Amino acid sequence: MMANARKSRRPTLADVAQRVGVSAKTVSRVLNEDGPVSESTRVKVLAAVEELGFQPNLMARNMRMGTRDSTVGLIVPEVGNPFFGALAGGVEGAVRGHGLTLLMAASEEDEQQEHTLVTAFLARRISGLLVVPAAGSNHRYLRRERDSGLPLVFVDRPATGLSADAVVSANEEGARTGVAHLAAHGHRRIAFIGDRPATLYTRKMRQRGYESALEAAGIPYDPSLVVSAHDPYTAGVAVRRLLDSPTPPTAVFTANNVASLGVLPALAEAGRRDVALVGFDDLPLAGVLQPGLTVVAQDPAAIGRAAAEQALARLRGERGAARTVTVTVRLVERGSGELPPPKAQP
Amino acid sequence: MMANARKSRRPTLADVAQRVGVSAKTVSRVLNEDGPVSESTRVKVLAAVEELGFQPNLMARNMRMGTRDSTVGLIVPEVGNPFFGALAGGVEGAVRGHGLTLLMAASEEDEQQEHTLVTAFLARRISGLLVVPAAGSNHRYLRRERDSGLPLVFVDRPATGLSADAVVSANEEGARTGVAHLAAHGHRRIAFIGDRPATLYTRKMRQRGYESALEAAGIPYDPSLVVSAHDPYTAGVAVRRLLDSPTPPTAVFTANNVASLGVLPALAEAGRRDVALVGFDDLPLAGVLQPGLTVVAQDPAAIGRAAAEQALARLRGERGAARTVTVTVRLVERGSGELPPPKAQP
DNA sequence: TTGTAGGCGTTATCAC
DNA sequence: GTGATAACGCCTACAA
Repeated sequence: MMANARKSRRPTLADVAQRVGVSAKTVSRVLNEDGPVSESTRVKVLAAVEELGFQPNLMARNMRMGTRDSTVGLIVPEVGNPFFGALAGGVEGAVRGHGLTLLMAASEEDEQQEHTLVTAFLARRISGLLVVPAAGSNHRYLRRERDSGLPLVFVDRPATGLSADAVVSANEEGARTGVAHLAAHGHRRIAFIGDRPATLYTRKMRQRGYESALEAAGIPYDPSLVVSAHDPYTAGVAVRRLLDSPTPPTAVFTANNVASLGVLPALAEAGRRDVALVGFDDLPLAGVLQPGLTVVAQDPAAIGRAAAEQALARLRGERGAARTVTVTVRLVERGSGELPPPKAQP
Repeated sequence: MMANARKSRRPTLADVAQRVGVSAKTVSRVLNEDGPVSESTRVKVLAAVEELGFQPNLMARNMRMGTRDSTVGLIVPEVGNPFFGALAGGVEGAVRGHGLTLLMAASEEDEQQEHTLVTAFLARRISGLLVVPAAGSNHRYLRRERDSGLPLVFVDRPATGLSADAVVSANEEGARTGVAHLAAHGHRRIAFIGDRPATLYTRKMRQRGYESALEAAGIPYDPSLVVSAHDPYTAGVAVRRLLDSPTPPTAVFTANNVASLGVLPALAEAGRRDVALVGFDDLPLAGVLQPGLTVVAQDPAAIGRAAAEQALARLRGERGAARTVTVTVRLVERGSGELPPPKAQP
């Protein structure tokens, strides 16, 4: 009744060969269109391959040929996060045309887990490794890999303890632009709602941009206007507290989309249509809001693409010092960032 | 100057063994905590491993042990799409704890490419295969794989030409609920904006739900209210045309998030706050809109998780007939779906 | 045009 | 405790 396929192991080159009455090498030749093969055996071999459902074993092939596995590893903090998902899409698209496949895993922002994943990836002899470093992780241990020529690119955040290729957004410049935009519209009390932990690379860079925009506008830095949040809820709570303070901000700069997703509902519920807002990172319905959400838009797919291309370049044999590519961001004015402060000067 | 690491191939078990003055098998024993090893050699071996930067070659190991590659392949139409990204996140999370890694590629909704990717995945001897079928693809050719025990799960859309495990959303029921919701609020002209091609599984199921809700409400089916769109722009155009018609709808049901993303701006630009709207698929800022967007929310991460778990169960040896898991959806009322028709009956 | 020997890096087996 | 040998499935090198 039941097919006896269960027990039987998969057919190998030898099985096909035996079935046809030729040597394994001949089958190999047919399949790889290698040396010359008579048309008659070619046909018979292909028939047997079809009949037995033979599929070449890539692991054996790679091993024999000494080639690396045709995958590119990508480690991100969170696979489900839309930002990293779009980034992964950029990597996959860039890599697929080169016969490479994306191998992806989540570090959950845990340096230990990141290390474990990296090790597992190296064990499978991947062709390239892209890492969005977990907060606090150190990459000294990858020195040997980098030196041995493994394409190694850090994405969104640079490596720590190791000089290596990296692709990042124009974080500081973008934040500076966004905050300067608010200042240009007359705001002098501008809150900054950033990532937690505050030591996170992107958080630091964006805060630096915030501070430099304030300075350029001649606005004194007020630490009470700078808060941290790691999820929408705490961001919402934080912004309410700020608005309820004796000296509230008239504008808010959210340093990432998580913060924006918390601040927007908080403002809506509080009925505060008067507070100006610029967010780092674009969001799907940003243009449909009333007013539209002004953002400093990153291009996660472009970041992924750039990282993949850097890895491919190294794979091609390009040598030279570690290179950091900065992907531009752009200010998208939609209304929320152009609101004037309540008591505009006459 | 330059390290001579470039040329030297990676150290193997034999290299480590030679360095210590033991056999390869002993090193293997130490690393796998296999047979008994004296403490002194254990220490020496580990030191050599460290020093040489030895990393076991998984390909060789798998080959020798006859085990499959510790990866689970996932093929989606588009990696960058937030829906599939979240789905992939569910898969990755479910699979990671089992020592499996996610291998992901995009079919770009092309059956040919899907086939190519499947073949490539099978060649690397993956432990399980999850596929979101491209529109129009046929899966008869996977019959042998399924029979040989490879965990094979179709996700979001069922297989064609093959009876196999599948995980899908409650598409028909969800659409029926959403449309019934509009009908319950007094609407009798309800437009349906669905996927293109109209033969797509999810599109068909959702339209079926739409039609059955109409029937239950005693509303005649009007084909002029049913349109297709594959991107936000065409969806926006379609809805405008509908609203400008002599007998316009008073409510719209968007059968996927792409349609919602096109219809929402179109309504906003037209200043049509009176048109009721229910969308299939949730969106990040849906609750911040004025009015909030009422949706039939899918749970893509849960779909991915369920698919991965089904594959893991098969991997554990669970036999039995193909099984289809339906993941529930839920209606989230936020305002847009509760708007009454303009001329409400007294 | 086709076949044989050997080895890629690892582990199972069985001996010492 | 430890080691020699063979084998996993494939391809390179060389021979026939």
